[in-house]
Amino acid sequence: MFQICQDRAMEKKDGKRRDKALSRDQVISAAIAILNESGESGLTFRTLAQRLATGPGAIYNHVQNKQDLLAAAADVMIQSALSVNRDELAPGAAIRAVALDVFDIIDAHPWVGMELSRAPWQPAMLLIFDRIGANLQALGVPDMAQFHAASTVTNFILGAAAQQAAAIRLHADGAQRATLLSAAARAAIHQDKKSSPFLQRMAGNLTEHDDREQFSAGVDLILRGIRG
Amino acid sequence: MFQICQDRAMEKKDGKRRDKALSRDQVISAAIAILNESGESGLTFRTLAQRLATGPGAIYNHVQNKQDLLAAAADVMIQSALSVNRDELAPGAAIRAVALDVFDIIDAHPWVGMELSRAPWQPAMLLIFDRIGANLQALGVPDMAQFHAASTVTNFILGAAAQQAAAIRLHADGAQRATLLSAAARAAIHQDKKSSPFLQRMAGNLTEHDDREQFSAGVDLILRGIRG
DNA sequence: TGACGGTTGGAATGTCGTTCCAAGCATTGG
DNA sequence: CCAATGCTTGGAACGACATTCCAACCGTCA
Repeated sequence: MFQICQDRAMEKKDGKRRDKALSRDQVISAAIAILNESGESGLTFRTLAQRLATGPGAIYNHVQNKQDLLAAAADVMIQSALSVNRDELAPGAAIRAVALDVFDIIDAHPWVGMELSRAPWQPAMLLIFDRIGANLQALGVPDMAQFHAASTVTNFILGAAAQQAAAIRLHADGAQRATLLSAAARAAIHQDKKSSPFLQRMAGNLTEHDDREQFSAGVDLILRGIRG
Repeated sequence: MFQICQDRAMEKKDGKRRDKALSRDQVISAAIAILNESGESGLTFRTLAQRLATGPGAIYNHVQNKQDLLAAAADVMIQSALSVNRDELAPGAAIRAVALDVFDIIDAHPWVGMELSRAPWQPAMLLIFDRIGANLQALGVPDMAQFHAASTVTNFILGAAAQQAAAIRLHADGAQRATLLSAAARAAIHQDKKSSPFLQRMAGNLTEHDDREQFSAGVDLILRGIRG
């Protein structure tokens, strides 16, 4: 299991060179620490080098480029989120649990959601897809329908991830975010009142809804469609 | 209606200054043209200035920053995609038509999908949300359930948009993309064979499936869940 | 006609990802 | 025990980018 090291890397001896060799895991772990503390804008090859007490060039010996680094970091987070054993649950409940595990880690660390939606082909996404699919089999969904069903749930999770990550990035405070969303809706409504009747009726829900509950309801809705 | 101008902006007289004033619409239109030709990486304040026959600084008089520009560009594209009248359709078919309209324009212009998932609070997203919701009302969905249902469909569209945009960006050629996806799946499978049984069973579907059909099936699945 | 507010657009700034390469260490062969 | 080789280090340099700055310029209105 990958262990995220929270403590700062070894201090550089005031001499010339690093005392111990760098490793890919150390680089990724330090990157995750920075991302969790300062968000995606805080992660720079310079800040990362500073935390690792080295220079920017050294990092490229263990990581291909920044995209590779971000993908690996997101993969670690998703794997950790899905490491909870859900085998004792019924298939439907297991799917909901997996989805909520992903939601929760993105809620806590928005950069994971941004990274997932930026590069959905990475192993993290495949892992989610596989977990969903395995439980669909247990749910008794016909073989042919399993692929469509798994894709649908995965796409929904991905969209919610992008939505949630973007919303949190706007404002950490929940109340302010709700205000912002409703303000955006109100602006759209005001722009031409006739062409957005649904937004007007939903103005209250837009300001007061709970994101996690909404997400859970969405999963249930799709599950109902899958069960036919 | 916003008209995308395909032709190049007026050539700068070899004298000193632009002959006619710039406008916000001209800037956005030129940005869309560049994005459609060269993708997101092709849009730079320098390339944009060159096409408009001006300097980078002048653009900032009509646009706040690059995010503002991208949001406005995506908004134009989505509005154009949803301008087709779907009133004659039954509510369920109308929802599917709206979703497929969005899918098609992202399929043709991947940068729209990237931008939507990067900033889902922008007017474009609200427009989609509103169109979906209006048809839910016509579908006879109870008031309370409409919000959850509309959010679910919108999140699914957003996730599929990110997925599709990323896939197309990998390789314009469809066959190569399928190869890449299956290669990624195969790599994940190979990494630990026991923990990805679903991916193994779905290997065939991963390589051969049609994205648009898969998307349409997902919408139908969710619609079935909504109808209860 | 003269002054003024807003527009223009070329230059400059600061930050970033990435590359380069001289200097160091470890490992291997003699 | 030593020298040669190959990989790692990390500071400096490069090129591209978004954004800011400001002097020259224009139309407008007094």
